Amino acid sequence: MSREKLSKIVDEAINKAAQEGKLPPFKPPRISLERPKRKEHGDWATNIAIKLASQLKMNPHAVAEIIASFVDAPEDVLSSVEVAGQGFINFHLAPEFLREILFEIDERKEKFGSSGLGKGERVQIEFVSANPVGPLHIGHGRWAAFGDSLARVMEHAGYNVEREFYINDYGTQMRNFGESISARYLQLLKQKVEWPEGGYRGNYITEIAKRIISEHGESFKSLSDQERTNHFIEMEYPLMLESIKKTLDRVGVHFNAWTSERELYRSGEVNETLSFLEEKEDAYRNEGALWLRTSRYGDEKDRVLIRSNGEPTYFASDIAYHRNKMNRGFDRIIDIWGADHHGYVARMKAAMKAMGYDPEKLEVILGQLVKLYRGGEPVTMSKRTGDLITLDELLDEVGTDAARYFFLQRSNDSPLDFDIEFAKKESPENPVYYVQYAHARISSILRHAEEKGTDTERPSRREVELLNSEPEMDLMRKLAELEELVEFCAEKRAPHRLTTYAEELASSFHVFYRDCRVVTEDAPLTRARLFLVECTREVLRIVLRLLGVSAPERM
RNA sequence: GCCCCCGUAGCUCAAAUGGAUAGAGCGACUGCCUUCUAAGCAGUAGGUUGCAGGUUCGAGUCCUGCCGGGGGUACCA
Repeated sequence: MSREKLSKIVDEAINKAAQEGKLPPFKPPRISLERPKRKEHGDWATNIAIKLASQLKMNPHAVAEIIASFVDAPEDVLSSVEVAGQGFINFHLAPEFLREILFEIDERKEKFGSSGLGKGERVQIEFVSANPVGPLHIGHGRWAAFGDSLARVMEHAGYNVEREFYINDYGTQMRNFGESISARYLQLLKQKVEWPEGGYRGNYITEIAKRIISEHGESFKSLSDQERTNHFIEMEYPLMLESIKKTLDRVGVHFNAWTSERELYRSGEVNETLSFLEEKEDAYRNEGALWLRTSRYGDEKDRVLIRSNGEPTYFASDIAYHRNKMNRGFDRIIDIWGADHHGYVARMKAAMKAMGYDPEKLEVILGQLVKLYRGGEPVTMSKRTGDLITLDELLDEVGTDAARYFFLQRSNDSPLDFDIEFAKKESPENPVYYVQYAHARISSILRHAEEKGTDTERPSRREVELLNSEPEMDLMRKLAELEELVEFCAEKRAPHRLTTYAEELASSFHVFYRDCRVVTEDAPLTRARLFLVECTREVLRIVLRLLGVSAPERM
């Protein structure tokens, strides 16, 4: 029973009651249905009677009784309709109806829970987008996990999703990168150098410099600083990008498209964009710089596009980038940024308007930052300190499954405290194992059945009726929630809710496992329970897949 | 100063257009393995949802003010 169908039934009940004069005339209200927290309140509940009562100046309980008496649904769908509390109407689904979910799962397999909500809308999600000037750190890991799971859940909800990584391979950070390598290179060759302003002090820079010396010796020493820096940038950033890709591979994140900032310059798109803005007089010169009139479009002040020294800002190429994305025909583009870019949102939306695009098509999801601790002591994530905890190191310590699950447990606008020691120590207790264990247990049951040569025929509908105990019904109810959950996670951009569901489903299974032996001498019951268990495994697999976590056969 | 996010059990966090008795995990304590995996199950303890008002039949959720933490407020990215 979907929310939609049930709300139609309630709507009909209200109209019929009104037609027969049991309710005075009223303005038709919006019917809301919710999943009650408490089991005894049924599978669905509506507060419509309470809402109507104040309009009708009637007792809510009485209104509820009238509406409930007009609810017309087959008994094998709704087993009971009750009035409770201050006037809630509670609906209990019939066991026959709940059992149908098993046949649906069996038929749709890995597509179960998917829906047409997204209507094939083309959505692009851009995330991680790290500067290729150093290894990915823990914060990137959080956005990689979040962005990828959001993409997966939106795909399951019927959106056509593309994942994109924007490579910031142009400008200040790249120069800092090259200058840092150059400085380390000269230092290793015993030359005194002034440390570059904004240089990266991370150990990986020293490693790169050492490798350059071992491969090329002192051959770059004689170059001018400028030449050497440029040379090192060109040599090293592609390698850094490769290593970033490898790390993303380890967390199971695969991008469909990689767009390069320098390519936007090379192709002339940045210039085209700026000319376009100048022509429509949204850009103007002042104090030697080129400004965008963002204040005209809702930003608090105007922003610089080209500095007085002639260099474009990051903002300039970012506008060109968003124009590029919009021209690729997406219905919606989602940018996932760290919360430290919050001040940038109004600016980018203003730029969208200036470019003539609907700013509503750009959705920015801000993620609170990850704070890193080691044994209770804060660890800075600055690339400059050299005390850098990389995503690779984290993956080495806690594993991919635990890392992804951990990152996804919290809502994106809640800051994440990540204690390395704690994650390491507690990893065997991590809820991810609880969920995976349910999957492994099911696999074990199925192996056991196979070894015993048990008949694994699909049960008939009559045999499935043997599934009628409390734990069995609860488990089926949980299975039936998946589609609704997927739609919720997709619409609210809240993949973290998948983890809660996964744990609830695992819990329902573990309870079932304790109370109901699957493989027994009773052939029909065994067939029915094996069916239930296989369906549960299918749904666990789907959820784990959406989370990007593996579903082990054994643990 | 102004803008955004957060404040829920000892700890880390959930909680659907505002709903009925605010939930998990970890940690603590008590039981349960001759039977498909005990990485499990059942139970106990733990709360004035930061504070004060307001709206509502009804507030963790919405509004106002305050307190505390974080972030932003660049011709950085």
